[in-house]
Amino acid sequence: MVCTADDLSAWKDFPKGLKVLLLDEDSDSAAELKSKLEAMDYIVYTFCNENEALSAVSSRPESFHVAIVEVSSTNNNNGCFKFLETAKDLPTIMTSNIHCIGTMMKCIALGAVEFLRKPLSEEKLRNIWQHVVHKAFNSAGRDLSESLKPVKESLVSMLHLLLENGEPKNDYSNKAEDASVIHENDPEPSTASDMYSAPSTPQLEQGGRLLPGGDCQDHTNCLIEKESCEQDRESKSVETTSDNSIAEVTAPVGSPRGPRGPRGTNVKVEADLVDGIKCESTLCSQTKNGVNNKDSNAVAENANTVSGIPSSCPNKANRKKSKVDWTPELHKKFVQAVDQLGIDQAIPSRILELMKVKGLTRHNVASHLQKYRMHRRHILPKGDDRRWPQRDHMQRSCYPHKPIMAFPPYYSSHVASIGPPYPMWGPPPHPSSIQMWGSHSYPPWQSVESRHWNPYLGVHVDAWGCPVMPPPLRYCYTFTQADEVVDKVVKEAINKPWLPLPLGLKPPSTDSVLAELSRQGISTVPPYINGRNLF
DNA sequence: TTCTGAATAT
DNA sequence: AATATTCAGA
Repeated sequence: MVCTADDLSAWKDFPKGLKVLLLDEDSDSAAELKSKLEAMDYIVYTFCNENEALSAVSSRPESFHVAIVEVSSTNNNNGCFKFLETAKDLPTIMTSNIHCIGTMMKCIALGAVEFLRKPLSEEKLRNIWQHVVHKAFNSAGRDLSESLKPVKESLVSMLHLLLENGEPKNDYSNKAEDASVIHENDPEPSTASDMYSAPSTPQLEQGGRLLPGGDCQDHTNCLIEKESCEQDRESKSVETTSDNSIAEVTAPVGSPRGPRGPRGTNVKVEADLVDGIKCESTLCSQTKNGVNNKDSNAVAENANTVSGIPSSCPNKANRKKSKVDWTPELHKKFVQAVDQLGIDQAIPSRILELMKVKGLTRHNVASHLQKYRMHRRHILPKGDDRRWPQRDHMQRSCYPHKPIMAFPPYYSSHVASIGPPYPMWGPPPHPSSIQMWGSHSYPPWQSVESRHWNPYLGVHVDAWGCPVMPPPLRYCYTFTQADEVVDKVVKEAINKPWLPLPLGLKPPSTDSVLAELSRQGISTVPPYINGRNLF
């Protein structure tokens, strides 16, 4: 029975179910070993001679994941060597009582993955699965035996799911995560290799924690994978990361490279591993979901909240780009980038560059930028449009045919000195920055006076930096004819046009406004100005 | 070719 | 509604 990727639930207790071919001419020894292995949930098939074993391997190669072959101290060793030479696709562990370096050497040279001296401790046996993993990840295409293909698929899925799960629960996941993190900044092959290296590395705890459950089929994908796989060059950091990962994986530390592991397969291995590892490198951030909001992790972790990483990660067929969750944190970075660039320089590629968010693509940014602009356009119907680059050379305008709100000329001097009111009369100087100040702070360059008049004062700000106005305040002025007071009232009328005019002030007549607008060369007038219908 | 922004799809 | 994807122009 082959363990397929769909049988992940059966792999809940990995390496439970891994099938071990045991070749031992000594039946007592074989029985003992078998019982030990079965106690660890391996499935053991025992053979007494190499011919039977080889026959089984050739007739149903999918039935064995790993072999343990006894090198007998009494009989000649030809049987085990023959097995080694023939069953090259099967990771084979040699075991023996004899302490002969020459024999060991020969076994390894013939492709044995390890030579274990008897007695075999539980620890040694427990971790023979690592050879399966190692083999699975270091063989590609036709070099990957039938039995290992599903194993590899499952393993890849498991790795993703493990990392996706968020909380490192054991050494295994910690290692995986560390390895992924290291990919980012450390070009030196290191921890990641451990995952694939021979069991001589410190043994890892195992158990039923590698899989969250069998419901992984519905997960969609890794955030980055499509980019990576399609050689989208936008996600440079990701690619770099992945490259490192590949380097680590394809250059396993201390793995025997005998006749079974020709270096020539590396290229193929790389191609084969790209997906999985890239997913992994994305995931490393996701495990920090909700804890670490720092820059480059933002997207990945956000993605985690949205889509999770699928078992189908390596299955190119099931790919679909997951959505970026533009959390306030991420949006803040976006806005900061836009601000830093200045509105007219804020184009996707530059924003992306400034945001320095791993996994975020130009497309993501472009899409968000589009929404951002739309939003602002909606909020700031006129003034701020000028801050966005206009494609004059293009027939279509970026802001086509929207009524441009006229700017009442007799307000302009006040406005200029006081600062543009908002939102009716113009844009805030840097509306996108607002959210960073929050509702209780001010842009540093803003004068005290303008702060006083600034409608942002005490205004709540939404995620887009759009003020959410409190209910209009009704100031109770003691109206006198004093110029100072008049001036103040006029200013307020200018700056808070949405408020009713104070007693004693009359709105300009429609005609006079239109006439003035016309005189200023402004012919397009919105139906509403200052809250009053002009028409 | 690549990038951008708008339009369209999901 | 939010985001991805597609498309056409530069």
